[in-house]
Amino acid sequence: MSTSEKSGYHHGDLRAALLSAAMEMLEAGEPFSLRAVARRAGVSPTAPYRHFKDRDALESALAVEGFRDLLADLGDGHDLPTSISDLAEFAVAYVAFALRRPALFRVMFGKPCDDADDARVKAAGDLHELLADALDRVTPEADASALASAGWGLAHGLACLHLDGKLRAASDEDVADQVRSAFLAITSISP
Amino acid sequence: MSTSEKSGYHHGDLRAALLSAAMEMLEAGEPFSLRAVARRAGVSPTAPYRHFKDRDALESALAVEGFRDLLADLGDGHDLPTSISDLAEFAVAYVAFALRRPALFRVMFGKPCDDADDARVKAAGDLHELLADALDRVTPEADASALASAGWGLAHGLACLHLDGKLRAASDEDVADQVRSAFLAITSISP
DNA sequence: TGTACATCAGTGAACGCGCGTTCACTGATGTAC
DNA sequence: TGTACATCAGTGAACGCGCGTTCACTGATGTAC
Repeated sequence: MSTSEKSGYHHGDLRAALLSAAMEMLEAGEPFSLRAVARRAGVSPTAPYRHFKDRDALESALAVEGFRDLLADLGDGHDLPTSISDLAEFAVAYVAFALRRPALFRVMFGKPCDDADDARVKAAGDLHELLADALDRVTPEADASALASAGWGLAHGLACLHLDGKLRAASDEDVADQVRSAFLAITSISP
Repeated sequence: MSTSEKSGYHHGDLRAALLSAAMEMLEAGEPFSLRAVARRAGVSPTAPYRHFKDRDALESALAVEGFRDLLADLGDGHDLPTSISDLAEFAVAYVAFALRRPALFRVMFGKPCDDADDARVKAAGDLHELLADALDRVTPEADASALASAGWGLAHGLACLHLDGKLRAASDEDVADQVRSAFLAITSISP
């Protein structure tokens, strides 16, 4: 919607069409491959190579889009967090994102991102920064970096465990409740 | 070493041989397939079907072994946990396991375990129980279930994030330090 | 305004690949008499 | 103790599959004169 609409090529903006076809397939839980994406976009199997170096490049682009959406989700609805329970809502939103778009979440996080110059690395870094800022705002006295890692880790771990069915839950609301409880429980241990 | 040595079949205990071949391949970071495992075990591509219903069954068996090893790792070295910092060492051991055996960790957690009667489900459940017991021992007044989820989630999330290179670390010791800091930071927020 | 040309997005056939799984088999082991 | 038979672990050829990627191409678009 925001990026590259400048086109008017042979088939319009094929790059965007491929990305949204791929995203639809992920959302539909269909297996993901370059060929399948091309098929769905109504284009020959080799057409994507005009826009993506290889399969990995497409996947990377999807991941970047995923990170952008996740950031938007976290920013959405709530104002800047000012309390622990605001932070708990971050975690709730994070887990909700993972459960709502599981395949995308796996693409974003499923494999090591080795390429140092990859846009994915930057996107993931943005996320970490957002969390660090938020935590710094709430508890400025603490070690912001350690806390940001902890908060991210907690949200991410709960997301993965729920995604993989390792923690049982009856409904989405149930998941949200569990996440909230977990977050509040661990932040209120008396040392 | 402990399970089924009773054999003396045609080729000795092929089931065990296949499992250990597969485990070696995971450990070596080699791509994993039924055929490749058979190849490595020096046996025809179809021989595994005498011992595993299909590829998924092999993977399941590996995951179960992984959970057993992880539980052993957590129990090892430390006595029963009695303090927050004992619990932090649980998290450190958990993350260390994930980094030491990344491919196995991904097999254990990478995909939903839908089969309700699967041995994997039981194995994962054992892990949750262990954590719940430990936390109950340390902070008996709190909501043990929520706390166990939180502790597991935190350890698991940090493991995944480190595994995927989303959190930078210079060395294994550095990772351990980060995990400890994160754990202690989040458990000592003043509400 | 009209023609000649370069560009480059998309085509379609073809490649080699390893995979999971089936099938009818063979041959060693263990059992019954 | 020796023979006849059933069992079943492991074989080897074959299946159909979809994949990622290459290649030489074609044909519409945009540009120069």
